[in-house]
Amino acid sequence: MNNTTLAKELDLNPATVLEMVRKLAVKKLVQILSDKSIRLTEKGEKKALLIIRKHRLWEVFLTEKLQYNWNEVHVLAEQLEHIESVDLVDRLDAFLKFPTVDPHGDPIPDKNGNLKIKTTISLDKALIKKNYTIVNLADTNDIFLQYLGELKIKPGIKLKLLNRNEYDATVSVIISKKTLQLSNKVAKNILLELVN
Amino acid sequence: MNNTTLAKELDLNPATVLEMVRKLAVKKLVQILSDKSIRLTEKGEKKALLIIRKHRLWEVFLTEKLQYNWNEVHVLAEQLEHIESVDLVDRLDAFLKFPTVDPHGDPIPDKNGNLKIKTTISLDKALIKKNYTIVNLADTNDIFLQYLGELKIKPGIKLKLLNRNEYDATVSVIISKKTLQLSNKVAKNILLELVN
DNA sequence: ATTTTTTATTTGGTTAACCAAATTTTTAAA
DNA sequence: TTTAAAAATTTGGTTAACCAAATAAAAAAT
Repeated sequence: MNNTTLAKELDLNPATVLEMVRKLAVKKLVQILSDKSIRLTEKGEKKALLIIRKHRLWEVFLTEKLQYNWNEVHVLAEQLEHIESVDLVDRLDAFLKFPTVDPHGDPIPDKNGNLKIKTTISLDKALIKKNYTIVNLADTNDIFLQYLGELKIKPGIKLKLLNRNEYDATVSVIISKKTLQLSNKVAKNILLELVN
Repeated sequence: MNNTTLAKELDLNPATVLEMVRKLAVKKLVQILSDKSIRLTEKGEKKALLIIRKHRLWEVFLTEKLQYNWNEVHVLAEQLEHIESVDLVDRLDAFLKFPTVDPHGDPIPDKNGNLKIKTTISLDKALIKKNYTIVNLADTNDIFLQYLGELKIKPGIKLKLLNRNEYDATVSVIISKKTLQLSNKVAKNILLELVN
């Protein structure tokens, strides 16, 4: 990761980013390598993971308890993740019955900042006639998520891949007993786990 | 309310408070009267009430859903009240089944910022042999709240006043079939509502 | 190996939120 | 009504988070 890219991503001036990165370096949260690229230290990574934990737990709360749509929760969770209290997060975790993934299917780090990543295949590369569970979505684009919402496609849902069109790589899948056609673009962004 | 008092309450320099108050005046949230005292405008009052609403709803959430003790929730709720989303608050309200009071017994304003205040009597002035419900506690001191916690005294609990000692105004009350002696100081801070 | 382009860094600002100390105004007391 | 005390205000700072423009350094292209 380099300064300019970061600046663009955060929509900040590179001078600002440089200043910030230096402060983070003083706090030993990031390391500035000899080629001037930036990376998290172990300490920084852990802190980041604990913030991700908060974020994702609040997302679960918002969807499961407050009936939010999974594509609406990100902005709110960005606010909630700033709440400073380890204890609160752990209680929230317990209240939500220790969920392992957020509403998008992304794994939730545990209280030590460890997260277990599932090995997934995207639907466009999945095997014909096999059963899968949707575990995640690779694109967070709103229109995409909304489209999936209409089709009732979300993490946790099971599907079977029927066939893949030779010409345009459109896939046919069975989801809750109905057959659906999904474009290759969509299929690429649906991540699956094989059902044993 | 005057500047110096406010400054002490907020633990800020009077110069800072003056600056802030002026900014709030520009936003028409406070009014600076001719004698230089400060008061909320209607707009300011409504905004304040909506923040109180958030604060108290989060307090209910923390105690009822995350099993926090009612004397631990204030600090956390102060953080949570900064979350900016009217919709979120309304959903939280619904999720909590539209509570009317917070864990301390203070009323929760509705979504328009209206709150209905109960007329209460403090236990030290209550009538002998009458049945009351505890609706609120006038002191937020930690030791006081902890003491009450040990005695299982909290808003919602019913009690009957048996008698008041002539000498030191200690009161005898029955709470869940047990007789308790409470000092005048304590009695003064327990607010009651007559049970019809 | 130069030149061009991209990236990093420095420099000199701004604004918001704060403060301490000095000064002015108001209020209360003598 | 003059004086003492308290409160309000002004003045001149600081720090943190930002920026734009200039310069330096590194990488890529010729």
